[in-house]
Amino acid sequence: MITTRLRSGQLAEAAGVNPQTLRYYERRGLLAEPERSLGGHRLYPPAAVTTLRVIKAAQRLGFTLDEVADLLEAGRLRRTGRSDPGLQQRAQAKLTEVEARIADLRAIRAALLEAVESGCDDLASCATSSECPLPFDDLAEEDRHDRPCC
Amino acid sequence: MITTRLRSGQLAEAAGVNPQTLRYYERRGLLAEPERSLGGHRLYPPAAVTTLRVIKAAQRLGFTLDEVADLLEAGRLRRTGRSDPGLQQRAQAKLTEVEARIADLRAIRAALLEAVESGCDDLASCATSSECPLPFDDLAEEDRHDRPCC
DNA sequence: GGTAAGCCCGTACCCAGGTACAGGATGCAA
DNA sequence: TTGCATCCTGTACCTGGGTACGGGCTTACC
Repeated sequence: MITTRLRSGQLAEAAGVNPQTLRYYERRGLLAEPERSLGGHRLYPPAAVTTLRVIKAAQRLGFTLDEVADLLEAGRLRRTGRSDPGLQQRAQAKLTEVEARIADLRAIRAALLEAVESGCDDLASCATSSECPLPFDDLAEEDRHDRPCC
Repeated sequence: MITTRLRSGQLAEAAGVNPQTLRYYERRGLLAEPERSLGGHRLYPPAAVTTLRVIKAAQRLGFTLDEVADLLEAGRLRRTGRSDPGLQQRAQAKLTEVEARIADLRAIRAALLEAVESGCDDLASCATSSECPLPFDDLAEEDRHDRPCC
């Protein structure tokens, strides 16, 4: 079993993050406190690269750092045999959120398209027109296809 | 012509924002400096409610406050006859951004779905499996449909 | 064993987009 | 005209996700 260890700079480099970010994640409970050299330098196992990629991926999945910390903790609990609602439910919840966000963006896209296609060129004037397609009150409620305004 | 004026609290109430936010927007150049009473209290024209709704809508359209300030300024220039790249081009640019973000979220949704359906229950373990469906490296590059892992 | 690169720690700072507070002045109704 | 709600100003603080700085110690290589 190879037990190479990475110094913080190497890990940061390998994972494509700022070295300071490692300490930050450690403080936030996202990254376990690693071994230390006799002189006090952090020595990370290579698996830490994976952990960092997981963190970055989870962030892209829309989880906040606190949520990611929870998810990682949940994984640890699960591996040690304790039960936990786990990733399943959280992923499901996040999925709902993501889908809402997509619907949101679709409405926004529709509004922008409408603004572009109808030649709307001034938000402030547009907003005062009763025929304005931009749903100022309830953007992202639902796609709407009214007539161009402005 | 009715020239009712709104006091800041009334405007904030009508627009559904914090009164402090009005001053903040004024500082940021989003809200024109309103008339003042003799005693120095702000007196807003009713149209300010619309402006605020425009600001909020534009934020939901994905514009930052600086961009919104630009858009409103562009509208003012246009109304006073000066030419300006205007809303058109910016909306088009923002449209491209929004579409990219939607594609992003779709990939994220696919990954979450996969995580839920495949019974993946531990991000950290999952990431070390070569069959993991979660695209840790390039999440949001493109939808991918590999086999479940974990 | 010298020297430079790298790392340690605590602390401060950055960005957006606000929100809160203190201490005083104003507005309005009874 | 009194009393209280509202508003004024400047300044400080907040969340989230980091990033930078300074002074000093460690590690690695020649």
